[in-house]
Amino acid sequence: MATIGDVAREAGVSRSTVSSVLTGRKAVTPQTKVKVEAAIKKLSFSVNAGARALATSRTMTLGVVVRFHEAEFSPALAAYLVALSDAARESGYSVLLLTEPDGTSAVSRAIAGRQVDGFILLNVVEDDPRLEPIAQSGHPAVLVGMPHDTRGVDAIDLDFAAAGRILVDHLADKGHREATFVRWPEELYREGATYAIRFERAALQRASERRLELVPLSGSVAPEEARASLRRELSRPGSPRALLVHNDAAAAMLPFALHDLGLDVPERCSVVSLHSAELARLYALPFTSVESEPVGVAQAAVELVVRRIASSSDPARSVLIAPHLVERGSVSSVPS
Amino acid sequence: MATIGDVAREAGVSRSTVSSVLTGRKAVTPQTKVKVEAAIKKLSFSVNAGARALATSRTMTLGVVVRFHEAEFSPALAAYLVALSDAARESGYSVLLLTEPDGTSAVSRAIAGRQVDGFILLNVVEDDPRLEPIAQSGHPAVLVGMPHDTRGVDAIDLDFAAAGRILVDHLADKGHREATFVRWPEELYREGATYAIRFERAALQRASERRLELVPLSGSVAPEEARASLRRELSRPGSPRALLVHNDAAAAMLPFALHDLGLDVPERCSVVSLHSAELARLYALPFTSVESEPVGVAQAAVELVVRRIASSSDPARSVLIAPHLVERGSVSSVPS
DNA sequence: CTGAAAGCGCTTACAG
DNA sequence: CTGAAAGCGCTTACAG
Repeated sequence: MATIGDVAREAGVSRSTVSSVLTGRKAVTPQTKVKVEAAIKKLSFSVNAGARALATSRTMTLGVVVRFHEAEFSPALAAYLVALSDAARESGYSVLLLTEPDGTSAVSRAIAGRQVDGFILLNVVEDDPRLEPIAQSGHPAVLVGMPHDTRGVDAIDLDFAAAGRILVDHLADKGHREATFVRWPEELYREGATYAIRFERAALQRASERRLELVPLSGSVAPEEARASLRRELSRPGSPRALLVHNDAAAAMLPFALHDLGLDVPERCSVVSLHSAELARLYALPFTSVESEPVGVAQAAVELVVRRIASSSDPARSVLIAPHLVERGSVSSVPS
Repeated sequence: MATIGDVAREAGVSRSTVSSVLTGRKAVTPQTKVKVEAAIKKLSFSVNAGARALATSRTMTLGVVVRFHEAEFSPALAAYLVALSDAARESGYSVLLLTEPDGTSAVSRAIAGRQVDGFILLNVVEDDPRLEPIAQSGHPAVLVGMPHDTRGVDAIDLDFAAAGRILVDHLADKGHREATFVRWPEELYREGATYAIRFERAALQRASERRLELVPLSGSVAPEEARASLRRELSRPGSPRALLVHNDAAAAMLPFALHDLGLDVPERCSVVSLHSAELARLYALPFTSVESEPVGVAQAAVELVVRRIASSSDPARSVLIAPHLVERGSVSSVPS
């Protein structure tokens, strides 16, 4: 493989001059620029990313820190990873995948080895331990997820609170007065899954404002259990004729449960749901819903961390992506 | 951050000596080794991966080339990515995610920038264009997928042919004489999806040997369509009472379709299926099946490419992972 | 505008 | 066993 020296020789200039046209940071005469570019093409030269990184202290690589959680590991992850990598590339960055079960040590090692310029932390929870090495080293990073205390780190997420309000409003607007709130498993809230907590709080508050009674049902993330539990609830005498679902497993199994009981949507049962876009696609979920926005979130996340790398002194930002309702006619109008 | 020079000064030795204890490639007196290690710990020194890469021409990074295909993009991808990254780390490698839609240029750019020591090509098809820059540059690589012509590159995959035979045998052993073969969409075979082709060929051949008549049904990958098409087929008068499924969308929707028609499994309809492990988990698929082996495949893939990096002259290997049947009682015995 | 020199943080022959 | 020197392939002040 050709080096910058080969190009310099071929073009009859110095290595610094070649470097100048490469980086574009220094003025170069049009003539010499042409010569250099010809040499580059002739030798099909390409700059050695590692060498450049050593010289500039910039790896042009982002570390994406995956937090694997059995209860959440969903089809959504791949969509985020691909979207992040695509967005990073657009900005000239590569993506290093960090999947170590101990996310803290994954971050620490990447910092120690100076492998990345910044981090994208996926699936951030309250008091996420991965924040520790980040906050300590002051390394550029962005959280995907919105904990109460971001510790001065940029953060981004879908606006789950707004999503909760939108879905509650939709039920209330159609005249519903009560609904079963199908939640994630209790442990997920305890573990601080920020999206679950934010959604729940906003939904409950808005529901009380709109006089919609929400009956909580803690769901499972095991498909079979989710299905059984939905079936139990739906066949319970006096159970609400509407469902507000925030639980991917339940959303996926709900069509089965409804089927089991012969409940037509929306005639006999109304449904609104918040779930991952990928889930909706895979299962062809027929519910009026708010869906995750992997591409929008990924692009904004990359933007934030790239900006942070450029200027570490900017004040930290917390960005919420506005959710939007996908109307699929799964809510009936209740005559008042 | 401390450098090797800082450590050398702290320990009162030369940088070469520090390097020797770091790499372990040269003998060092126990005493000096202790001194150096103390200094390393005191300064919490860690070697700069980029600098080492420049000096050794080894990046210790693997490029994972994702081929995004609308029809196949499934929950399976994340499982492979995580498993690959985990396996790589075990071997001391990091993983760079390459998601460029044009996989060829992704590979070329990673080679040009000398960003990786080797590649793992996911979801390889017949005449995969990504093979071109690999074959040309002689870069270490492993194909996940088994094209006819691997062009001298190592390859690994689940043994889809064996899987086809296992499933056909299972039906035949239970006395079935005919079954609907739910296939992938036609285009997938045309595009050279090697797993689809290998499965089909072996299943057809074994079926003819076992006198099991297979009635092909080309499935869709759109869930709604898959469901409708299954319903049509199952309600067609005289349609077989057994299904051999190789199509993730169809496998996912099959429980719905069976439900729609009130067909109990295995009493009124027998089912065997080959699908991704992740799909089975997400949908709690209740079918006797052969499932993909993301962890096994990923580990073997990393092993192969790491071996190849170490010794480029070894003859190329094609490794098939033996599939195994997960019995879930979805096949009835037919009295002969 | 161009180039010689130094430096980024390592490793690796090569002497001693 | 240890160290001085050269080198990996770049970039970046600094002179000119």
